[in-house]
Amino acid sequence: MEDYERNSNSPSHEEDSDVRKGPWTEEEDAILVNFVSIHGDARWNHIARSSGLRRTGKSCRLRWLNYLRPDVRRGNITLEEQFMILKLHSLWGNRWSKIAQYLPGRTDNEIKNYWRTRVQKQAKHLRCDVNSNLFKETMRNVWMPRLVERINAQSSSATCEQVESMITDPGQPIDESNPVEPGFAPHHHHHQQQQQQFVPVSELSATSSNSPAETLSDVQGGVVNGSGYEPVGQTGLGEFNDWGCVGGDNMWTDESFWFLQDQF
DNA sequence: AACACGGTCAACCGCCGGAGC
DNA sequence: AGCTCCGGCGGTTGACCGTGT
Repeated sequence: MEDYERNSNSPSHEEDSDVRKGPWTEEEDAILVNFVSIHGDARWNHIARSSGLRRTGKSCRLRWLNYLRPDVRRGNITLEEQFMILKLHSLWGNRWSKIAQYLPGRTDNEIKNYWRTRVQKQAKHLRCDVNSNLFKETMRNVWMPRLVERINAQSSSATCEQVESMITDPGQPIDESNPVEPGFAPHHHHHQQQQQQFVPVSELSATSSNSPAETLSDVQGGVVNGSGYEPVGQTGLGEFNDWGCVGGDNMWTDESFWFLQDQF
């Protein structure tokens, strides 16, 4: 904000006072796209210097990754993507870039924004902390199964299979020593709206599952706990009354439940 | 019409770790 | 070993826009 000019971590080149900040212009975008097409998307400081853009390398990198990259996907987060975000966040927490690797074309920034503006809003509405076990369980036990139902309701059988493979879950965090190898290749030079390709969660880790596979039918008829889905009645609020108690108060008022139904 | 408010999202920041010298 | 540079990450900010009063 205020003291942009002198960052003690940065070398104090005399051009520092000349560095541009703020929104990018179309002209800057065009210059950056041109340079990246020639030099590749690495060596950002070199690109920033030699392109004549009065931007930092970091700023160039961010602009490219979040906006100019040809395979960046725009538009609303789909139900399937919502499911993936909830699922992967339950595994990894705020590892946005890692989560983004499994949502082709989506950026870590976009997922982070989605989480903060949509998911945290739900927590706020329920007056519980987004990082609380209560909220996490609510996501797993209520919202994710609901999402699957909605995905099924709107989908072809092929997509149902996709969803089923999505929730075939190792139940374990990814081995940090095992670099992520998303099962898709970037779709360069195809402007968005390519067929969405999800990476089955079963492929997330080479060190696979200790827990039983979770199938779509499991989800439809049950709730997830730490070790798998448990059967639960599907008919209504009354069935949920063991899930959302804070200090003896059941957070699942009719109002909040239907509010959430509308949101997801 | 003007203002307040809340949601969204692009772009920034500081921090950290790896590479190279 | 220690330093510098750079890229990547997660957290935060603020401009913008739509909606309500």
